[in-house]
Amino acid sequence: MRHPVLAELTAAQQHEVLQRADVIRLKRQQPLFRMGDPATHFFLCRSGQLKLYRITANGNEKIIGLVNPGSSFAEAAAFMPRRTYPVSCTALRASELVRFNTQHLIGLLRESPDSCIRLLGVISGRLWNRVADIEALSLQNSQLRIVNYLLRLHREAADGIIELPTSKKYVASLLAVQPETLSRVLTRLQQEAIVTMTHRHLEILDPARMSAIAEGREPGIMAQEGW
Amino acid sequence: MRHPVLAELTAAQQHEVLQRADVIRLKRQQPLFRMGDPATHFFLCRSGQLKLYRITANGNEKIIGLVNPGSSFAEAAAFMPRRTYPVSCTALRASELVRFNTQHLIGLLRESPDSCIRLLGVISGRLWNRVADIEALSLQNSQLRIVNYLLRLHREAADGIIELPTSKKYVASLLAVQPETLSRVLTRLQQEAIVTMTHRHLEILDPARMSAIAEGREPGIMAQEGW
DNA sequence: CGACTGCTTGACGGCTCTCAAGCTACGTGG
DNA sequence: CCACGTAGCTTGAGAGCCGTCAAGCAGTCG
Repeated sequence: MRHPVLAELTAAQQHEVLQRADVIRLKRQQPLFRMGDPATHFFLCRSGQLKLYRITANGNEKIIGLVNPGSSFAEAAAFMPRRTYPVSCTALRASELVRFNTQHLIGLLRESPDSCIRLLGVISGRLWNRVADIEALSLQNSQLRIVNYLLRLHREAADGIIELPTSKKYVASLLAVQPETLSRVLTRLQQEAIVTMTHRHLEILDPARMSAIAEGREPGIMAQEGW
Repeated sequence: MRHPVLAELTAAQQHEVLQRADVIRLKRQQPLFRMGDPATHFFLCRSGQLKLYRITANGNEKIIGLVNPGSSFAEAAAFMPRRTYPVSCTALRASELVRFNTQHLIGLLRESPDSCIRLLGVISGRLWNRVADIEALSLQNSQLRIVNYLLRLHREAADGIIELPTSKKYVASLLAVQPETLSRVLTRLQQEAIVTMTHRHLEILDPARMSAIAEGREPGIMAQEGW
């Protein structure tokens, strides 16, 4: 029971939660829920990968977030204005999920203030991330968003080797750029010997220059001869 | 005590909260807190207006939200990863606020699960709004963001008359466009006899056409002769 | 009256999207 | 084993949205 909220429950409560929970298996590209659906459950990802996204009438898609093993998602949906999911969710790979009933969760929260406060922490953290996303979309161009994203992956990786979490097509959607634009920036970063790349495998050769670009100390690499 | 969270407290608790709360007065352009400051308090706006915003090193500013009388803000800051404010806050007009201690709030929440769940509702609603903002920034061009914003004001106004909540400069920042771009779209909407405008005063003459543009049923008004 | 802020309008340029073609990797079936 | 289709990715050409820079006007406050 690694979930930060459920961890606060008593042993008896945890047992009851697990009894009510069930396991869901999704194939690649199989949808789990769509934006607007009644928020009856929240989930914990045990394996695979999912995307949380919004999609327009003409098929344009923006990935709001990726879900990887060990992460829970959609806890906040139960408290949304109309108790519906604010995004759609589809499996990017074959995935195994644990499914929890939201009404049951709310009942437990009434009896466990500590869990409730934990959940506030989880959701507030999500809110913080979304605000950071808004800042990036509003104040940074595509090149900066990409560079900052790679730097974040770099920090989280610790060993200096970056593995893109999903295909470049979806990474592009996460960063709100077209796949072509992502491709061009990555080739340019290689031409400048700032990174090397083979498939989803990235390595930052020149972190100093990378940070200089991210912080605006360097003019940026696309504004040169012929671009 | 109109605050949705505090309303759930017992009379004795409310009395204690009010005793601990104090009133803050801000002049125009006076900052309340900056992003990264320790989140010691949250607030209720009684009069005036404030902006919640992020700002870059070179002075570029994105308004995340406006605070108007009757609204509370920064409740979630106490639960943020590092217990710091995720945005900066400055008064746009002379304002009067009630200031509450966050640690005190957390103590009360431990004793009032209903308040805690109410607060989850408030913060989840904010999260929903931020996700909607991300979608707008990622999937809509500036004209669509402006038109949708006006339509939202139109729906909320009910009497068909729109009053921009703040100066066009700040409305532009809220919509993540430059003031010049906002101005051009608004003049074009007037040329097409879709709206009339005098200062911050707007009226939608042709709601049908406005909605048609918003939903992509009409090609948009900037893509014509000479633009 | 003068300074200042908010707003508008014009000219220009560039970032990034769109459209299109081609390439590689991979899996399927003959 | 090879032919083939598909999906992901790259590369190029072109266009357009929108940001930047600049000038000018209007309203406000001293």
